[in-house]
Parts: sequence; C-alpha cells; structure tokens
Amino acid sequence: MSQSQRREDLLDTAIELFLARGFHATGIDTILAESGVSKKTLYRHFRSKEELILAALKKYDGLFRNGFMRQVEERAETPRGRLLAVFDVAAEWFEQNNFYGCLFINAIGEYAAPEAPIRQVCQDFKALMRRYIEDLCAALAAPDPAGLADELALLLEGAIVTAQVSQKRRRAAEVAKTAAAALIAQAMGEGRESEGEW
Amino acid sequence: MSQSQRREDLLDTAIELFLARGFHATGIDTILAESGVSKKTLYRHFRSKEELILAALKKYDGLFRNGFMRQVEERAETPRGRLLAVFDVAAEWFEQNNFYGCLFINAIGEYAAPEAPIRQVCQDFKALMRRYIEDLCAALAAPDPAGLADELALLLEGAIVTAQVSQKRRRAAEVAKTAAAALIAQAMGEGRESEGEW
DNA sequence: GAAGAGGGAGACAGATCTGTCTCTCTCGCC
DNA sequence: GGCGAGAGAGACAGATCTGTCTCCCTCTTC
Repeated sequence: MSQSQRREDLLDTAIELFLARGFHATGIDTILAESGVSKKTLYRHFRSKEELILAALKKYDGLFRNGFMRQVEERAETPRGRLLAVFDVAAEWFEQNNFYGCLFINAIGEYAAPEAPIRQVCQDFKALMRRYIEDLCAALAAPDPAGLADELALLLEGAIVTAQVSQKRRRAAEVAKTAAAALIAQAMGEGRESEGEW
Repeated sequence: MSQSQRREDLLDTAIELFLARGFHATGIDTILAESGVSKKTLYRHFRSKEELILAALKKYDGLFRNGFMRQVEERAETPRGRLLAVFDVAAEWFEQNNFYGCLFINAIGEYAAPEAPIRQVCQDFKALMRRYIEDLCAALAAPDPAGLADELALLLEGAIVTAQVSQKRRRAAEVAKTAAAALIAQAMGEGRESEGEW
C-alpha cells in the first residue's frame, strides 16, 4: 500500500468517526484501529491530532462540495431548477443512515475559540457553498443575487440543523424547498398567481 | 451559602463553559475551580458529568426560552410584529460577545448517538421554540400555522448557525428577518404590492 | 459551649489520551 | 540475494479526566 493511500485511509476513517462521535470523543487510537494504520505512520503524515483534524476537514470540504454540486447539476438544467434541486439533494443526504449533521458546524461547536484555525476552514466551506448558490441566483438573473443567495443559504443551514436534531429529516428539506420556491418567486417579482409554475 | 445556591452556581458555570469550550473539552475540575464549589459537593448533587450536562441543558432551556419570549413580547404587540421581533431578539443575542451558537446544537454535535438522553433534551427545546412560533402564526390567523412556523423556525435555525460560523452576525439575523417577512406575506395571501406595509 | 452536618481542599486510583520510541517484519530495488 | 526505507505492533511517558475518599474547617443548632 502506498504512502498516499494510507494518508487517505486515515482521513476517510477520521471523517467517519468525527462525524459519528465528534472530535474530542474520537481518540487517535480509535482512528488507527479502524483504519489499520500504525501510530508511527499517522505522526509522519500529521504533526498532531489538530493537523489531522484540519486535513480531514479540508478533504471533506472537497468531497462534499464536489458531490453536492454534481448531484444538483445532474438533477436539473435551469438555474431555478438547480436552486430547488439543492434541497432535493439535501433531502437525500439527510436520509442517509450515517447522517450526523454538518461536520463543519459540529467542529465549530467543539472549537469555538475565535483564533482556532479550524474556524477558518469552516468559514471557507460555508462561503463556498453560499457562493455556489449565489452563482445560480446570478444565472437566474435575479435582481439581487447576493441577497437571494443569503436567504436560500440560511434555509439550507436551517434544514441541515433541523434534520440533525429532529427525527423527521425529509420534512426539514421539504419545508426548506417550499420556502425557497416562495422566496425565489418573490425575488423574481412574481406575484402569488404564478406560484407553482416552475 | 445554601445547598441549592451551590447547585445553581455549578449549573451557571457549567453552562458558560460548555458554551465557550464545548462539553468534552470542559473538565469537571475547570467547572469546580470557576464556580468555587468542591468536587464533593458536585458529586452529591449529580451522579456523573453526564447528569450535570443534562441538568445544565435543562436549566439553560428554561432560562433561554423564558428570556427570549419575554423580549419578543416586550418588543411588539401584534402577532406579526412578534414574529418579526423574533429576529430582532436573535440579532441582539448574536451580537453578545459571548455568543457561541446554540448550546443544544453544539450538544448534539458532541453526543450524536441516537440513544443519548442529551438528544431528547435538545429535541424538546427545539420543539418548544417551534411551538412558540406556531402559536404566533395561529394568532396571526395564518391559513397554515404549522407550515408557516416550520419555515420560520428553519430561518431562525439557519440564522443561528450562520451567525455562529461567520463574522457578520447581525447580517444573518437581518437576512432571516427579511425572508421571514416575505414568507409571512406570502402565507397570508398578500401580493408583493403590499410588501413593507407592516 | 458542644456536637454534628456541610463543605473546601486535595490526595488518590484507574482509565484514557496524545505523542515518542523501539523492535521487528516486509517489500521494492539494485 | 542483499539492503534500506516503510510500516505494524505496541511499550512507554506524561498529561488529563472522572469519580472516590480522607482530612479538616466552619457554621448552625440546641
């Protein structure tokens, strides 16, 4: 097995465990046992647990956004269709049996210190997701793409958290989608008579 | 100092530390040092750290909802005014320098196991907050109070999380308020021409 | 004033966690 | 075939955490 393969194994296992158990509650030894990598190898790739966490968050960032955007684009062609598809993709995500909410939100909860480098990674992730939504809003030719994107991003965040806390996960995504459709219609200057025409 | 006073001191200190540092990262010893209570006393009131966490969450639940609702009701009289005031109160909360997001969301992130009793407390809190919003929607005579409340609750959750991650905290509340106004108007069957009339 | 409960300080045990180090084996390469 | 780097297994040190226990002081109550 190659060096880089072990690194990825470590990160994949770490992501899974951090999601399911949290960061402080996941010991290095558990990650090692689960991934089959030795402690020596871990500490060659990462100087400390914090570095491993940062690397895991960065890897998850790439994997998640990539998968998310790809699924959105597979589901719809038009900007409006894609903005709404965001919530369908979210619904599927929520329904996975290993859904534990947003890894970045969970990370911020455990590393709240303002100077923590982990915060930066989380902020970047949220900014990139919001940026993706804003690009779709711009493609839709919304009068205020940034403002609409802020609102839709808020709905998405709310759906993620609500799905994490409550049992009715699919419902959270459906509510968000309904609200998103209304906000989009309102932003596009459509009266309520045109509701449901998409 | 009375027995019950020490109990409250413990819980207050625990809440503060759990908010600022997280649950696993806050050791019993830190809570004791900060509160000036002895270990013996702590373990007389609570059988374990988990029991202390549960009690702290329950106390915070009461304090938070009480304060939140009181502030909302001080700010507006009408149901619609109060629904919007929810986001003004949230804005003030976000801007406190010791704002660390929602304690319950943070707790779920650290105790994700489905059987964890902590989950139940968090679910109850969210359900009660949503219920409060639904009551306001019902008082507004919205056609579908439950549906509107779901949407508004989602916006509030989204604002909390966004304020926690990003730096522009007040903005998160303002965006949520704008979106909430639009969703309320839409739910009440008002066209966009009546926008801003509240 | 005496007695007894309450509570502070902290020692202590046992578990667990991070990070280092040694020993050994294996595998690729010349 | 031999050699050296890579990697597994795990011992180990030092810190830290939870939970128990002892010792002693203080405060209330009679």
